[in-house]
Amino acid sequence: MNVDEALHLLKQGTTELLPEATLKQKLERSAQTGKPLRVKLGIDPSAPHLTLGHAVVLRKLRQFQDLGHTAILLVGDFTRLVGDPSGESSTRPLITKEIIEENMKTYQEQAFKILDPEKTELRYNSEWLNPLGVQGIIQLTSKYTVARMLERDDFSKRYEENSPISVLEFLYPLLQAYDSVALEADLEMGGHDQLFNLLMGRDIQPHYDQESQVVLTVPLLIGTDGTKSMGQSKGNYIGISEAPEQIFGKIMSLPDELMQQYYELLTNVPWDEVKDLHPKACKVRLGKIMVSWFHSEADAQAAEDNFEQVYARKEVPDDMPEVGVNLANFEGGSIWIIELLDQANLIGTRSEARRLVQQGGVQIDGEKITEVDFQVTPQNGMVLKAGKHKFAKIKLEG
RNA sequence: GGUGGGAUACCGAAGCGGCCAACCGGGGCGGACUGUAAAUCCGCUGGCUACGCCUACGGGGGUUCGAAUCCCUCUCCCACCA
Repeated sequence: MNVDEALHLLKQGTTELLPEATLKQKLERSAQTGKPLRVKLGIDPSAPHLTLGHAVVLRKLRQFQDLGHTAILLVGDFTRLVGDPSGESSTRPLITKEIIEENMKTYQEQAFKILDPEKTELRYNSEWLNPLGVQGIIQLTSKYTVARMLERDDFSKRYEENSPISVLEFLYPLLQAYDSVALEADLEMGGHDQLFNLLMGRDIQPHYDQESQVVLTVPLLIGTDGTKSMGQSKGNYIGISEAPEQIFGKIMSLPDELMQQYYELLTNVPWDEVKDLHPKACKVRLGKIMVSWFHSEADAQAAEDNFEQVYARKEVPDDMPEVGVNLANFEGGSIWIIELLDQANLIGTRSEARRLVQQGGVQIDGEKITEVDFQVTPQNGMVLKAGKHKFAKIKLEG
């Protein structure tokens, strides 16, 4: 593949690639010298899952690897320890080093479902930020102005809205920029919300006698709620290490309108090929592609079958948790329906269970129960259903 | 340092002495519908040993027959001025 073809490929599915000419130069130089480009991607180790949102960038990173370049997965362990309050929320909970390390273990595993481990460099920014010291940080802060800081969209917005911005938040992008210095990054990529931070790296590097990195951003994947970008703190994510049925189910529950974006950002299937399918079929296909990607084709098929069985045909799943019931503990050999639901762990609170019963969401062996005071005479193998998809099977004991 | 504003349930946001377990929106849950766990429509949404009881409107104290609502104080936050 020649440089122009590579450039064309790399540019696909990006929202920004700046400056393109510089990337071309870098690619050319790399081709001549045989020295791979260093491509940086920072990840926040605060939550244990990588999501489909990450998968979008990771795919892009993989393309660089396939062209022979080096991927640098940068873990912001230092910056995270300091606590990054960036975004809407003011203060993020502090987490410990142990948790970060724990998370990282699973991150690596997950990331390598997409990346080539051979061409990946895993780094922690505490490596250079710790020794940097106050002096180093002060020096760093002298290289950027408050006015430029306020250019950042979410800063200016929050400033106007009178919501707080801590000084720490100004520091955060600077430290991130310094990471690029330490890593001698040729290019840094990220979600589109990272644009400002990435550009700051460009500005800072020359102060340390380095060539500026190229900046590449990809669109933010919309989460399962259909409105906000996918993120773990927002609870609207699909994790790439989730169980096959989970991934499949979550895909199926995405709003139909999201399909185009998901196909374009996460698959090699052209949208034209699937856009005329029935919306359900379109989603099923996507769901299977995703499960196959992170698990296997067999898992994908199984997930689909399970879905059809439980949700489409509303049948009882093959396996479900069992509840042990000891009749000796109950007078007259019967048990209050609310009590039973509670024991089966199908509900959060008993008030919730009452509502569920009143609203017709509880069934025993397919019979709808509507009386809150209903007394059940348990039998072995009785199937209890609470809500749309929570089941339990009764097992007599004693 | 000064002045003013604010803190309400999972989130956002009303209420400003009894009609408040607290309007409304989001979220969540349930039901109906559907070749989707999509969309749409309807309902529910503090807990409990449940026609009653308990806990709740930043923390503590007070006024009152009665407070989320009034007073005092503490904590935290925001803005403006310096």
